[in-house]
Amino acid sequence: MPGTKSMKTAETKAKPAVGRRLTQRRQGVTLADVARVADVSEITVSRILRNQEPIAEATRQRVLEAVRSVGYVPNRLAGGLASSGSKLVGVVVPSLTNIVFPEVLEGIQSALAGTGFQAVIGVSNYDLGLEAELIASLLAWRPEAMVIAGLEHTPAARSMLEGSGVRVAEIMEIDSEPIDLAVGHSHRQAGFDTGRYLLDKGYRRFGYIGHDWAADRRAKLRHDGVVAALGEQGLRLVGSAIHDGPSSTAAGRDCLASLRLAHSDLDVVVFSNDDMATGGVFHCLSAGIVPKADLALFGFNGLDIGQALPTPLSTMRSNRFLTGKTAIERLLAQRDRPAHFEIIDTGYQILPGATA
Amino acid sequence: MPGTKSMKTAETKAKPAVGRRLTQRRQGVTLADVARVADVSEITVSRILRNQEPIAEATRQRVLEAVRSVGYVPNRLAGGLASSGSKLVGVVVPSLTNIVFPEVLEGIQSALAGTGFQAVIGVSNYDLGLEAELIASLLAWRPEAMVIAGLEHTPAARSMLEGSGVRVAEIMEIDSEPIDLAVGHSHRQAGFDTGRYLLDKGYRRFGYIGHDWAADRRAKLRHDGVVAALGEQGLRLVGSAIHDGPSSTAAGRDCLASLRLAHSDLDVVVFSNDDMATGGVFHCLSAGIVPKADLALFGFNGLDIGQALPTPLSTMRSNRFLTGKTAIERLLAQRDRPAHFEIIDTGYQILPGATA
DNA sequence: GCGCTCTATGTTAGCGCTGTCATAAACTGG
DNA sequence: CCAGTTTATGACAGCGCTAACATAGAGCGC
Repeated sequence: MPGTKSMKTAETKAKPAVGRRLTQRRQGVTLADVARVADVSEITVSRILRNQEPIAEATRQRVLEAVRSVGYVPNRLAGGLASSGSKLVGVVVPSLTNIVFPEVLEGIQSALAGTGFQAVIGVSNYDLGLEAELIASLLAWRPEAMVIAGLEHTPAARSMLEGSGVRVAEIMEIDSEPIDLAVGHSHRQAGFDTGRYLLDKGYRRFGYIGHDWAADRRAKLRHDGVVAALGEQGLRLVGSAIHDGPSSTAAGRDCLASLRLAHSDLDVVVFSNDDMATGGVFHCLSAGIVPKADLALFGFNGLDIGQALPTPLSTMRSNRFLTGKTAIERLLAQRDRPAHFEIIDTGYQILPGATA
Repeated sequence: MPGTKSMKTAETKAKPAVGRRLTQRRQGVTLADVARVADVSEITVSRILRNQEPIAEATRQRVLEAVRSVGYVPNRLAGGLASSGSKLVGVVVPSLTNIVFPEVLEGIQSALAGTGFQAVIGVSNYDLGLEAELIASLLAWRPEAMVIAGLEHTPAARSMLEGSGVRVAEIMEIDSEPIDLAVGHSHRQAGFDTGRYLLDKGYRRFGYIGHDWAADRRAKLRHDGVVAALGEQGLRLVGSAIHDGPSSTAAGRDCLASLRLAHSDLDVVVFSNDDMATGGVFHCLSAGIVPKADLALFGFNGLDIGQALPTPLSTMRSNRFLTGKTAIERLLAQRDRPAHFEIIDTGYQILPGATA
């Protein structure tokens, strides 16, 4: 190790001592090394690596060869700092175990592919306080855009997002006003349409099976929509069962079993989502109940699993992949936050299925 | 736009104008601003924000108040560059639609929670070339550790990882030698154990239903293990069906239908995973086949959905969450790459279920 | 060849932090 | 009460890169 502290005399700075990559510390090869090997200046290497014009073809080849030979990997921390452009997108989702969120992430990744942008992902666990912390630490990376699931945040989170100046997409929900951009669909309207659809089919005795509303407020919105549709006809839910915890197939199965015990005269049950509804179908299969003929079942999301069931689930398809993809595309298309917020409805479609 | 080409006269260079932040970019509050408000030096603010001793309580309060009042958000790009420590972990998974990967990510996130580390995630789409590119761009963020699903990489990817000096965990597979750390279980052994388990139960006429091996080489390892177990008894697969594409419930259902057409005399079918096997159960339900009594079915992964079926799936549980969590814990516990690689077996357990 | 344009490359000055060492007070204790 | 410590804070020099401007040639019309 050169430069020990005991040296006092002589020129301690006898030249930057740029003797190639000697021991190649854990840190290592920098632009300067490449520049030296290719015998050009650093900025030329930088330009070539960023495909900036104009560059002579011969120089480009020489530099790229040098890059290869020294095994240079750019340092984006330095690059981002120097250019104040991180090529990073911050993403916050409440969970990864509910498959809809990975699907949104796939959409995000697909829109990011080839753009040079990278996603930094945080999982909030349906906890708005944690969400706020995540937002703070993601903003510390100076992302060029943020994507957050949901429209509900702590005041602190909201003001950080507003104050950051970066573009923000709030996704999967458009039932209230976003900071900047909302992409998704109305859950209340989806619930309402579900109710109308089932009423039109002649169902009158509605049951509802749901899961933790505190965590999943979009599920509550859908529930409220169903209730509103019933209300228009002077009807109400005959009975309901709420699972205290995240949605799951097992929870749906158990809830339907207990709801049927309490209310044997239901003619349709609306579930908070397809996971729960699939569990409902399983209960029917076990208990010898024929879906639709004996009891209609309706889900939400349009997951593959529901459509692969022996009796495909009647449900509503939401467009998760499209939502993620659209959010990123919009955000990257216009990098400055617009004067007024925008809402993009990615819609939903009823999948008739065979259970309602 | 200032500086049009038609300008020819006058001093275009009206002074270097190095005076302070001139046009004042969109960027904003820095440490210096906080320092000014709190009337301390920047380094003091920095120390307080990183909980570095020693700091007088009064100063701390004053500074934190200043931070709040100006709405300061640290710039981690600058911090990382200055300290050459990014507090970032790079993660590469092949997919997010197969629920096992989000589950691993949950494990990773859980181990990261509270450490100040952040995950940057890339999805390789089962493409090793893309994986190599992702690794390169993740390394550009100078992560302090990398987690990659699988042990198979392009030579370029492998040498980048080796050369980077950062710790690397290759997860979900331990069937060959890792670069640094492998966390997961042996898929070949799992397949072998599956075969033995079913042979012990008296099954002899084995069918196999799988999906795209080119993409999912772990599925192939399990298949090979099953075949090896059969081989020990002088047996072979009676028939098999391979779905050309990713695993899904629908594919499993269709494959079982066609496999049964070709081979009506099977007594057990091993599926490449639970998604496929769940589809198999659905086919049975539709076709009036009684699982186990008429035909045994066996999956892999131990997904919740399989256990919630009317006839819980006989399968093998792999510990995805634990795998992700363990990988991160190990990586963060020792930051220097050890001299020799290490392998941690997170194991698997047979879930007897009711289909075999 | 003279001015003029291009094209290709270089020089300089930071980006916003933190490591390192230096320094100023505030305490010891004999 | 003064050297010796401890505690609290600051000055300064980069980290590795890029924006902005500067410059050296090459090519060109006349």
